[in-house]
Amino acid sequence: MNIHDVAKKSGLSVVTVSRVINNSPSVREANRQKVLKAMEELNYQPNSAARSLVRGKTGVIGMSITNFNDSFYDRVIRVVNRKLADQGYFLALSIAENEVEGDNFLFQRDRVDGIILLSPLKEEEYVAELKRKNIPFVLLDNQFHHEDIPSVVVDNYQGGYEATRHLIGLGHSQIAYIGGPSVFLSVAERKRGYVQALHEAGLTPFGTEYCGFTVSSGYEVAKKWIREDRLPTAIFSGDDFIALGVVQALREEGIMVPHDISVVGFDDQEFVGEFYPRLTTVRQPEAQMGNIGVDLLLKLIHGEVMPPAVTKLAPQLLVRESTASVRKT
Amino acid sequence: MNIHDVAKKSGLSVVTVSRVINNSPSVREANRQKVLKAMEELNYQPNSAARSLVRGKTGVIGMSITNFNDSFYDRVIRVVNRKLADQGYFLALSIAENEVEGDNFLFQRDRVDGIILLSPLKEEEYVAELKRKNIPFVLLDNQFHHEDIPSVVVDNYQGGYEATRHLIGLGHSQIAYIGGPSVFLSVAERKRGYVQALHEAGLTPFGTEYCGFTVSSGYEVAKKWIREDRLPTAIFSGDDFIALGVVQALREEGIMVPHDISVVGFDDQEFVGEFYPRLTTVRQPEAQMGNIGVDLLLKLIHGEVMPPAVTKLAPQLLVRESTASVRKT
DNA sequence: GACAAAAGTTTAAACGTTTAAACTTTAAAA
DNA sequence: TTTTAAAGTTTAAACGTTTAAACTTTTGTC
Repeated sequence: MNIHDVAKKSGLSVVTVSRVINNSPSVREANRQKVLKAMEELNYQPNSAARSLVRGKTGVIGMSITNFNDSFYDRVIRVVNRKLADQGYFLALSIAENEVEGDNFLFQRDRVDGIILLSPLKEEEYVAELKRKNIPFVLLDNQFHHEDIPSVVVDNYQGGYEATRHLIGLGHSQIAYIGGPSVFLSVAERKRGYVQALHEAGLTPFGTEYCGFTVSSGYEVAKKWIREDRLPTAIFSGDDFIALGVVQALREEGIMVPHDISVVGFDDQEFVGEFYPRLTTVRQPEAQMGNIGVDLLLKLIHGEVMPPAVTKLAPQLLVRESTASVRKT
Repeated sequence: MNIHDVAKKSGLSVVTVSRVINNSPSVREANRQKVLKAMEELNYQPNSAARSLVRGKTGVIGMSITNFNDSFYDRVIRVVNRKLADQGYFLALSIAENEVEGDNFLFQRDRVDGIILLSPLKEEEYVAELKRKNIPFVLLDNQFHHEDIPSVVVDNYQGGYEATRHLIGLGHSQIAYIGGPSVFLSVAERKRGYVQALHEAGLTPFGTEYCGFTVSSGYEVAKKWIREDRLPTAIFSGDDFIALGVVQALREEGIMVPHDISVVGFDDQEFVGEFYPRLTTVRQPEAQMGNIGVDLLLKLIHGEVMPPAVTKLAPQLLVRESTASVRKT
């Protein structure tokens, strides 16, 4: 059942039917009704492959994600989804995994009108490929420098700075930083903020450790410090999961947070704010990130030329229960 | 740049090029090489809209999800993604939200070859629509009865039964159940298992509460019980989030898990096993669920007729630290 | 070296839309 | 009324593939 059937049924030409489908104004009202009725009766829906073929547009925006069981990503994705829907686009999510070739599928000029890369796995590779294929795309929360591509990130420097200032304000002077993998720009930026805050206060960094963004690696780092009998009085974790692991390791040794040691996380994972000890953390502005990202992408798609730029958004420190004034010894 | 350009460049016809693209055997090896070379040089990729149009197949499987920041869903989705990729299909995820019409987009016969519904939001509505549109689909973790549609669920009855047996085995006799929203089949089934286990042991249910699948609602229920001074010695929560809320509420009142009260969860959320107290929980066989679901869907797509049936999978009890022998009073 | 069969290639039509250009009807103006 | 402009409709071509059927070349047999 196709547009010709509708034309036949309504006694008009396919072009008129097409006009009705596309809300063209140049259709006599009486005829519009006839067509609408015929479409209704036949339960007709235009074939999207045919449409895409002739128009060269799909109405689909692809988004490649690696991780979604994570509140930060969850929030960004939902905002993007909603905003795109408002603009008449459909968001097709693709899960990027090392072995799975899903993105090869998505990264085709004729399948999507544009692509959003959220913390992509093989960032450099993807960026090169999309450029080569001439597919409009934006980067969200990218981990490497791409000055020539519209990208939106949180100001990680500021996040690290504020988290550390908060600890200093509580009287801490022995503050350690545990970051994620050191290759990431975000990890380095958070550290830069941490160092700067300490510097301004005339303090020296207690030390930095790099590990994975997981509970278990935070756990390991804290255990190591305990073994070495070398503990700070406050820890800035570049990630909530790491922070949770740290808290767990300390607890197992009878070291209580925040009584003995203060801990700050990053990202405001869903229930770190609900579960003991409620974690002080740095929240990223996911809504802004998603909205700005979509705006940029749509502009790109509509051919607007923009000065390529990195948009940096301000993070927000959420003070909860895992940080307290330094204990007098 | 299209197939005609490749044909011209390689000195052969478009049909031959098409044959090469589709790995048809009836192409002389020398010509195949010519075509391959031309494709390579032109950086050619076949237009998928045109392909879909003529073949009536897209190679896309849609999956409607509501919630993904959840380990259970995460695991199922990843398995499905991998398995579909292995079979040459692309998984397009669509986030179903009340206001967002994404699924209307996905639910079109010419956009996808099939659909997987994972715990759909408006289950009845979706099922009716997909049936009407004659789109092959399967249900995963569905919450209502649909005997005539291929669906895969965990045996929730058994999950409730085993969790409760475990608590009984630890000497508990005052065991409460906190389920999710009572409309859900899964919630009722878990309760049925809970009641049956108690019954077999000659015990009477301590009581049942229904609430949302969230930390805060678990918290509320526990607080209410505390206010009423009416606490069981063990609690079976139909969800890990609820369990976490319960633990938190109890802790705030100085009631320790598992010392004073034992708690069992459901779903094995990512870090309930890493964070204190490591939660005893019921794990669903996500891998099986995803694999079987994909198998069923592909059979449906290939026109195989199957006796429509609900596949019930066995859950697995993971005993950790949140359950202990009942305290002698 | 002629002939048949097999292998490989091409022509032509189809998939279901949209769009520019041509045509026809209707409404307004003279 | 006729003329003209505006409004509405249709014809024809295009989008980039695949596929059946027709055709041509190659290979093998006698």
